[in-house]
Amino acid sequence: MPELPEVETVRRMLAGAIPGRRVARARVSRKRLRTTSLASLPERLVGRTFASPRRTGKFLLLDLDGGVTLLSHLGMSGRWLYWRPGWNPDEALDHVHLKLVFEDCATLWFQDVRRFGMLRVVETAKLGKDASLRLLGPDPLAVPRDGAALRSAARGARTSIKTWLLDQRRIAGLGNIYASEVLFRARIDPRRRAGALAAEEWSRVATEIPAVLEESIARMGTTFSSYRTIWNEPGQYGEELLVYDRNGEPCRNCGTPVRRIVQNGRSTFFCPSCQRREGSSRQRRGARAPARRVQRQRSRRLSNH
DNA sequence: AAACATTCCTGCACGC
DNA sequence: TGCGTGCAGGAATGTT
Repeated sequence: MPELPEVETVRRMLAGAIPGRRVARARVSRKRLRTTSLASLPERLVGRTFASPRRTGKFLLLDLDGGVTLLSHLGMSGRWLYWRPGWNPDEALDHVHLKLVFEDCATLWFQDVRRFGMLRVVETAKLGKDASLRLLGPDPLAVPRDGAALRSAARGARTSIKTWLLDQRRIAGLGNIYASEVLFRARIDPRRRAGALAAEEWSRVATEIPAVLEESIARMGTTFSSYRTIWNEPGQYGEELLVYDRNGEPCRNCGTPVRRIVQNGRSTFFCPSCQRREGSSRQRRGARAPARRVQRQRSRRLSNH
């Protein structure tokens, strides 16, 4: 489940492994990853030396000398795995799409069972214009805690706050797990319209976003099924999840059964008791929408589930 | 065996 | 009526 904490964990580990290492040999699979063919990767990578890896949202930017960057996205099931003494995963590794052997025989594998991931070599100087990166929003670890920026970005948005948080053009890095976790901790009903949150609610969201992500990074991310670190270890944050994948289990705060709903075709988990608007008077005063529009909104929402 | 962590594309509906 | 934008839904794929 590579979301920001998992990608950041991989980035930090790669930062301790690949900088200064020069690619001696490269092999690719014949399969395509998402849309791109991998055929040209070996000739563009062999002979080059890795610098420090960077991350933008859920994308990994593996810079090499000579002005090129190996851009990668883990999709649903992508993994970067790194050789260590006494461990040679070659014999056990299916679905490897890129294998890089360095001059000192250290080895780096990109494995992706479902092939929703992405690998592409681009010129470092042109990264800013890359179609995948160009539209990405700010990094959630750097979002100001007052929530003002998020609030103005969401002005007028009619989609739900949960769906809004998943939009990588708004904030780049939250995925399905952490969107649910953030909203639980901020005590916000995931079905609320994004454009309708109050300033103080945005502030709670903006505070919880980096808090959850940092806590997860500290535990090497969440392994829901297939994510592994470069040393093939699972992440430990799954034990800390408050609502995700806990349908029917008691809320860790109040004991009410956690609910699962589907928004935009994706599961959302929340506590119906902890995550609701407190104080209906203010809410009523704020509701200015014409009756007709409210009606339409309601019927659309009902048809969703 | 229904559900799934990801992004991208299509087409609809709304509003100007 | 036409056009731009926002949003929902589906596709891609293999595993559990």
